[in-house]
Amino acid sequence: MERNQGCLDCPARGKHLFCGMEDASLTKFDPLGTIVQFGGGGVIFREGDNCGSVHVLCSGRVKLSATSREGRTLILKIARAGEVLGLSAALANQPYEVTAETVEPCRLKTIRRQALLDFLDRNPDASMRAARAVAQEYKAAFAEVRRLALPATASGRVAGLLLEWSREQAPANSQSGRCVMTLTHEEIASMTATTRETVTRVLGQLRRDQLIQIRGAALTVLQPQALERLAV
Amino acid sequence: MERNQGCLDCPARGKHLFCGMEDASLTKFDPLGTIVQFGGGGVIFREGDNCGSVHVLCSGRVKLSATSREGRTLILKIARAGEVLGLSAALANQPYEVTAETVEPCRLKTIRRQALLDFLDRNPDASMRAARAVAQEYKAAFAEVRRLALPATASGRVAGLLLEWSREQAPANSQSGRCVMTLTHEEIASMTATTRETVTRVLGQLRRDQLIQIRGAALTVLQPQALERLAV
DNA sequence: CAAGGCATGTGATTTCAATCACATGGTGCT
DNA sequence: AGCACCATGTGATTGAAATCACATGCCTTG
Repeated sequence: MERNQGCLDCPARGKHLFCGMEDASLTKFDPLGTIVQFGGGGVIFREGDNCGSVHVLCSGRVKLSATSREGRTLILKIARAGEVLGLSAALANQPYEVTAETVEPCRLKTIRRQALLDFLDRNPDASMRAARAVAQEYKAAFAEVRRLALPATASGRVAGLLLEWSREQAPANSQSGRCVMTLTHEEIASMTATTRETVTRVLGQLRRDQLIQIRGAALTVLQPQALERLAV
Repeated sequence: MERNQGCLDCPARGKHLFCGMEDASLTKFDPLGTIVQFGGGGVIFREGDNCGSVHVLCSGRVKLSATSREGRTLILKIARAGEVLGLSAALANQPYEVTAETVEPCRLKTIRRQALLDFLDRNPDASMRAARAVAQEYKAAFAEVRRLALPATASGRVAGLLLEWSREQAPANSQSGRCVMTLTHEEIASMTATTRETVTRVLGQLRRDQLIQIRGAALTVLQPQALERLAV
């Protein structure tokens, strides 16, 4: 069991927008809330729940999804360390918009909504960071709308998703379009508003056309331009 | 030509999130930027443009849209007075995500990005309001994703849009599902990821099935529950 | 190793909506 | 009034992808 380190000496501190606030603010932030550990597959909160708390994701990945009554599921994104889950719901004073579910063991700092709002009120640089963090979320949500609504075909939506992955996982060498597919075809379908079978077929086709290469979970985008043409 | 009134005595001041800041902050906010008048059909900024300024919409309506290279257009929403256009792009320090185009004569207060950021840094209550405003935008963008991606059919997406209109235009008496359709079928198609013809057919079908009533631009939702079943 | 469960691959069929093509209807202009 | 222009309505055809159905392959676990 690791030591319950504080925010000030968090190794990821500088890497994340909200967590990177000034020492003075972070010192006041640190004692707020409680650290919670989750295993894989745990539900942090559900869509429609009253937003009682926000959750700073310290480590691990979390799946954000929404479900229709008919059982269709839309996966919005996989959140990573440094994201503040439920922040926008807390600020807008609305129920959670999505369901948050851990996909692997995670560490979270959970803070009561009102405690966070009070903290933000008193710490201007933190509230600016909160605003910036929500703006980032907005940008991502908007990119999602675009990816879903603009391409005319299912292949286009899948291609767009693959491009996004290869871009966000691209290290310094922006050439190699290598990335890791951690999701099943079923889950990819939920991110592209299509079905599992169609994802299988589209990936197969892209592979046959030499636009991508798949070896196990390793995916390499061979021809980004061609994918972009598909994704429009 | 109307008097160039300030923010402090703006009649809409209390009605909008960002504009409703404290007197002290608003007094400092007022002299920033310049008031600009637009006719209908003017372009305030374009998708991909560098975000040099943000624009507070004082009056009028503005269409926010994104276009693919192929020419497909997605209308995200019609912004109303009180919204701050480009705020999230300014905070995230990114190019504008959308194109903003007036649909009727509009009055805007245009402020240089850096001037706004400086102002927010110095006025905590304003930055909290900015954060809340972006959170609202986020919520709307998310609802958009949901409306576009969850319904399995085009009818579902259109039904979802009609429901949203009837809800947001509903006055105190939440019963009457009356609202005004200011958009053409073409534009509705751009908001629901479908085509003009399909919108015409879907609206016709809904009317024949007595789920809605259309008289000119006046639309009445007769059976909200039935629409929700469609929209899922 | 056997066996069950889950992920993936693939064919056949059906359904939905895009597309193309044209008719109708209203509005504004001159 | 007459014409042009745009929005709307509607049929016919086509194409893409959902759906259904089943085979294969892989990993876990008793």
